[in-house]
Amino acid sequence: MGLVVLCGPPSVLMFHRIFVTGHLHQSHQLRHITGPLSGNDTSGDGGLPSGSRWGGSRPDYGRQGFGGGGRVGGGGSGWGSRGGGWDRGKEREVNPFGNDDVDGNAERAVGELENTSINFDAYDDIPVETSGGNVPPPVNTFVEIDLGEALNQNIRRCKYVKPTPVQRHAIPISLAGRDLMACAQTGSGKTAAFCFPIISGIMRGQFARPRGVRTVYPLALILSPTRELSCQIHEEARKFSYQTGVKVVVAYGGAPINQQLRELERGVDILVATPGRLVDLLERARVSLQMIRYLALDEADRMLDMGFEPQIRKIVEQMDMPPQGLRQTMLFSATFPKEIQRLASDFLSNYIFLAVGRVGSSTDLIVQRVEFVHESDKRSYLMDLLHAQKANGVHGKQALTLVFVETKKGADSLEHWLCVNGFPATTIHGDRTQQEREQALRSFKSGNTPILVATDVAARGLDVPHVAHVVNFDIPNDIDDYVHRIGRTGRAGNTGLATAFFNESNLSLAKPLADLMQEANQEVPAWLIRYASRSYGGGKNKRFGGGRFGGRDFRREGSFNRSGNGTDYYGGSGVRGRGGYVVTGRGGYGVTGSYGGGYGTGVTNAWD
DNA sequence: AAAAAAG
Repeated sequence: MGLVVLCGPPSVLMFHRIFVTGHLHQSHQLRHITGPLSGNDTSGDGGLPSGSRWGGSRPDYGRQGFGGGGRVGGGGSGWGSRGGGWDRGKEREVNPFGNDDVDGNAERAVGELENTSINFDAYDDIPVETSGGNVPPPVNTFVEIDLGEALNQNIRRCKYVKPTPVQRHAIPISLAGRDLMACAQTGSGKTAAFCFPIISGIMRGQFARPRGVRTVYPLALILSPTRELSCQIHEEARKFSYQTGVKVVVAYGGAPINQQLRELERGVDILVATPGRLVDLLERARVSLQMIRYLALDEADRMLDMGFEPQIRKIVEQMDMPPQGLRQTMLFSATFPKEIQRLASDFLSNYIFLAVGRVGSSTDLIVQRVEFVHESDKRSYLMDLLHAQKANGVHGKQALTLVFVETKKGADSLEHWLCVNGFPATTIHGDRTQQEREQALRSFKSGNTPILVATDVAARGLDVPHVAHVVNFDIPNDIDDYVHRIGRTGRAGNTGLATAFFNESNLSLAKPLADLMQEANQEVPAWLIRYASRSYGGGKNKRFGGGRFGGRDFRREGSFNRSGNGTDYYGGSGVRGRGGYVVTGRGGYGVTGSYGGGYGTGVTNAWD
C-alpha cells in the first residue's frame, strides 16, 4: 500500500482516490490470477456448487470480487474438495463444550449463574474510530450478521449474548472481505472477532485444494507470539467451529512434532501456530501456504517487533502464501505503535483501521495502583499484599494473583522464595519445558497454586478467568507491555486490580504510566506526577508524543495530516471525540464517556 | 538488556 510515501497537503478527495485506485487494481488482479475465485459474492450465492458447508448469503460490502469465500472451479484431476479425510471423521468430532446440551440450551453450571445482570448498554459509550475507504456499518446482534446456523449455535453454546464492540465493528468489515488493522482493549473479544468471519467464510466457500503426498493446504493461518496463546486460540476456535465441518489444528514448538503432524494429516482448514514451528513445517514441506485465504496475526504489534519480524516476513512474504489482495489479512492487538503500523501495512491491502475502546487501551474495569517500593523491599511488600488478599479469599480459596517479573532467573527465585514462605506459587517462563509451562498454567487456573510468577511470556492474550490481581513486581520498560500485563485481569467485564512496584530504576516509565493512568481515570499518586513532570527517558513517548493515543491510524499522522482541517476523512458524519479523533455516528455511537459497568461476570472467555 | 520463538 503506497500510502506512506505520499506527501503533501491532505485532502479528502486525494485520500479517496488512493483507495479507489488500489481497489480497481486489486479486483483486476484477482480476476486475472485466480479466475473463479473472483466470482462476485452476491451473484454467486444462488449457484453454489454442491458440497458447500453453508449456503447462506450476505451483503457484498466493500471490495468486490473477494468475499473470502473463494470458489475454485470444478475439481480437475489431482484436486480434491477437502484437505484430506476430515469429512469422513466429522461425526466423531469431540464435543469441545463438554457435557453441555448440544442444542446450546444447557442450564448454566452452578457458579456461572451470576452473570444475569449484564450491562451491555455500557457498550454504547465506547469511542470507535475507523478509517479507510467504504467502511461497512457495525451490527448489533450476531443473528443479523448471518454467519450460518452451525456457527450461530456455537455462539449460543458459548453464551455470547451480544457481540462486543470490537466484534460489532470488525466482523462486518471482515465479512466484507476487507483487510483490517484492529486495536481493541485487552479482554474485549478479539479472538472471536477474527475467528467468526474465517469460519463462516470457509463454511460457505468451496475450496478445491491440491492433494499433496504429505503436504497439507490450510485455508486460514492464525499466528500468535506464544505457545500457550496459540493453544488457547485453538481451543476457542474449536468451539466456534464445532459441527461446522471446519477443522482447526494447532502447531507450536516444545511439544512432540509427530503428534502435530498426524493431526495435520487428518486435514486442516484453519492452522493456528507459533512462528518457529510453522517455519519448520514449511521447510519440511508438510504445510503449504499456497491456499491461504485468511491470515490473522494476533498480538500483531508483538509479532512485528524486532524479535519476530524476520520470521513473520519469511512466512508471509517468502514462502508460498498468496500476496496481499489475494488473501484477507487481519491484524489484532490492544496496542499498535505507529512504527509497527507502518511495518504492518506491508502485509495489508486497502485496509480499514479500527480502534475500539478507551484512549490508551487500558480499561477502567481495572483499578491500577502504583507504589514506590525499593528493590530490596519488594519481596516483603509482595508478602504484605498476599497476606491482605488471603483475608479476602473467595470460597476459602485464595484469589488468583499473577506476578510479573523481568527475568526468567528472577521468576524462579521469587517462586522459590514464595513457596518457602508458605505461599503456594508456580512459575511460567521460557526456560521451563513446555510441559512445565502448561502444567504451571493449569495449576494456576485451577487454583491449586493461586500465585503465578511469570515473565512476559504470559503478558499477552492469555485468558485466565478470575485473576483478581496482577502485580508488576518489576515494571516493564515499555508502556505497551504494561497495558498487556494488567489486561490479564479485568477481563470480559469483570473488575480487577493491578499493582505496580515503582522505584528509581523505572524513571523512564513515569510519564507514560502517569498519562495512561490518568486516561483510565485512575488515581495517580502525587510523587509519580512529580517524576513524570521531570520527563525522564529522553522525553520520547510513543503513546502521547503526537498528542494522540496509540490506537490511531498512522496513515493520518505526520506530513500527511499537518494542515489544519485534516481529520475529517470519514465522510463527514463523525462526532469529534474528546481526543480530537472522530467517533463514528452510526448505530448509536457518538458518546465518548466512560466505559464502565462492564459485561458482567463469566460471560465469555474468548474476549482477547 | 530481556523475553519469545525450532531442535
